[in-house]
Parts: sequence; structure tokens; C-alpha cells
Amino acid sequence: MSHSSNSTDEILRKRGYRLTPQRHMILSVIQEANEHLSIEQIAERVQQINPYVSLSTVYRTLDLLKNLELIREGHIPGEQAHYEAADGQAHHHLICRRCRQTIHLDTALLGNLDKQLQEQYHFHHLALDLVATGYCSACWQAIQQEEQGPENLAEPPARQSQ
Amino acid sequence: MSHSSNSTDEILRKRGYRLTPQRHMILSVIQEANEHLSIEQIAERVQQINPYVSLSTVYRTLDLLKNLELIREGHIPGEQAHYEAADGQAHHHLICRRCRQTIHLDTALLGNLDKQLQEQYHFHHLALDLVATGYCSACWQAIQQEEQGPENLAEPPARQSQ
DNA sequence: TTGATTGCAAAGCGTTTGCAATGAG
DNA sequence: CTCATTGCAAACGCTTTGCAATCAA
Repeated sequence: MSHSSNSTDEILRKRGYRLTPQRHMILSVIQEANEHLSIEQIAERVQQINPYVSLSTVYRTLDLLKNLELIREGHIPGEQAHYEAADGQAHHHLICRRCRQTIHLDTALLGNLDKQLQEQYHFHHLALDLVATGYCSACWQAIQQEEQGPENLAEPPARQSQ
Repeated sequence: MSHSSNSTDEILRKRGYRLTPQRHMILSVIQEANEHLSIEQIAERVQQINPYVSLSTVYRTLDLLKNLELIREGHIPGEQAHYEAADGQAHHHLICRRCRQTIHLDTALLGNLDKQLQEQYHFHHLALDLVATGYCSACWQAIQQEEQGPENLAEPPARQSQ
């Protein structure tokens, strides 16, 4: 629970930026969350403290903090981008295409992939974002059912007749 | 170069859909491309053949083909979704945050990750989409330069005098 | 006839931008 | 003073939706 403050201030100043109250609030909100937050969630929480912080400022600040690598940005198709403190554990997502259930995957799953890419392509400051989609077991079963439903009820043992 | 046609037609019909000229064109365009295409690119190519195909149809068709798993959808932050034939090799992306240079990564990089997830979480029909971002070596050097550029040229051993 | 499909235009929605006002150095 | 930063409202751009017309079974 001890975060940001002066060291953050220096990081910004070194690059010619200021740690304004808005920026500080936004960063704090992200650092104090236990999960990643969407822009909407961030704005909500910030505006709970100061209702006059504008959405544009949130967007602009998120972009800045991302470039400074103080926060990480993640993406899930069909959802707003989400953000988490850069010093926390990164994680990935496994999503059911049908019910949208989302499982968080540990970064360890990808092993030393960053190092591999770094060495092979000479990229620096790598950040990985993996999204796996499929059908969870419940939905998978439901789908099977539906297929032998109304229309295609006739599906005899022997398949592939073409 | 031999694709779709009758078998595709059956896949659609089995689920109560029709293989309309529009759908066929859209799928063909994707299957005949050597790289993944954005919605815009797909619409462009389709409209080159028939200028009266509407954008909504492209969107609706893409969504349908994706659900039928005839095509795969991929995402790169800041770009439109892109599509490729489901029977081709999947691939991932390594992107430079500064110059946006994009390198295509082979699926092999992720090894048996799908199987792992399948076994551990009992998900079916898994599709993976990995996006790695960082700074390419050229940009990385450029950034280093800038940091000791115009402003912060004086970087004497002892700082923080505020 | 019935239901799927399409084109068009309008609506939606998240994000970005121009600009004047504010504030720190 | 000068330049970074902000709030506001307008502009944007991509995507979705309502609806009447069309088309296949």
C-alpha cells in the first residue's frame, strides 16, 4: 500500500512532465486496485474523489503513464483497454467465446518468452499480452446439445459421408 | 488456391445459413490473401468485384465466419481487427511501440500452450492471440540519444536539489 | 408464404482534438 | 512571462442497428 509519491514525481520531472493532482490520483487508483481497471472504472473511482476530473484527462494521463511504463495496458476483444500498475504481476486471459467467462493466467505460462524475443529480435522493454479464446466446458456441452436440436436431430453414428 | 465452394456451403447450411454471393466473395478474398486483412482491406477488395456490397454486410459476414470458425480474428492495439483463413498458419505479432514496425511470429513460439490450457481448464477450440510490444533496436538507440539531448544534457552525478 | 439476408442511412459509443482558461516555475 | 496541463464541447471513426426491400426454399 505504499506507492508513488516523490519517486514518481521525479520520473515525470526528468522527462519534463509534472505530477499534477489528477495524474497522482489516477496512478494511485491503479496502484491500489487489486485487479486491472478499465478506463471507465478508473474515471469512476477518480471522480468519486474529485468529480471535476475530465475523461479527456484520464485518457491523456493513461497514455502518458503507459509511455513512461508506470502502468501496463491490456486488451480483451470487445472490452475497453484495461490498466494495472507496472510493478505488479502481469497476467493473461482465457475467455469463453460464448459466456465470456474470463480466467486469469499467470505470466509464468509463457516462460522465458520475453527473453527469447529480446535475443532473437533485439527488442527492448518487452511487454506481452496473450488472449486465448475458446469454449469453456459448460458452454461446449451446451453447444453439442444445440447441434442435435431442432434442425439436425438426425446424426447417426457413421459420419463423414462426403 | 483451391478453396471454399461446396463444402463451405454445407457448413453454413447445416447451421441454417446460406452461402450468398456476398459471403462467398468475402470468404474467398480472405482465403486468397497471403496475409491477414483488415475489414477495410476486405471491403476494398470485395467492392472491386462488386461495388454494391455494403460495409454492414462485411461486418456481419466476418462475425458469422468467425463464429463458424472458418476465419480467425486477430487484434493489434490501435488497428482494426484483422482476419485470416482458419486453415492457414496462425501467427502472432511483435510490435515496436515507437515506429510501429511489426514482426510476424510463428505459432510454434508458443509450443503446446493450447494443449496445456485445454487440459488444465477444459476449454475447447482454443485460439491464441499474442501481442508483444517493445522498442526495436533502432528506436531503442534513438531513445537513448534523446534522453541526453536538448533538455537533460546536464546529468551530473549528484541530483535532487529541487 | 416464410424466414434469411442485404443495403442504406441513422444511431451509437468510445476516443481524440481544438481551444481558451488555469497554474507552476 | 512561458509553457505544460486541464476541462469542455465538438469532432471523429469505427461498428452496430432498424427497417424496408429482396431473395431462396
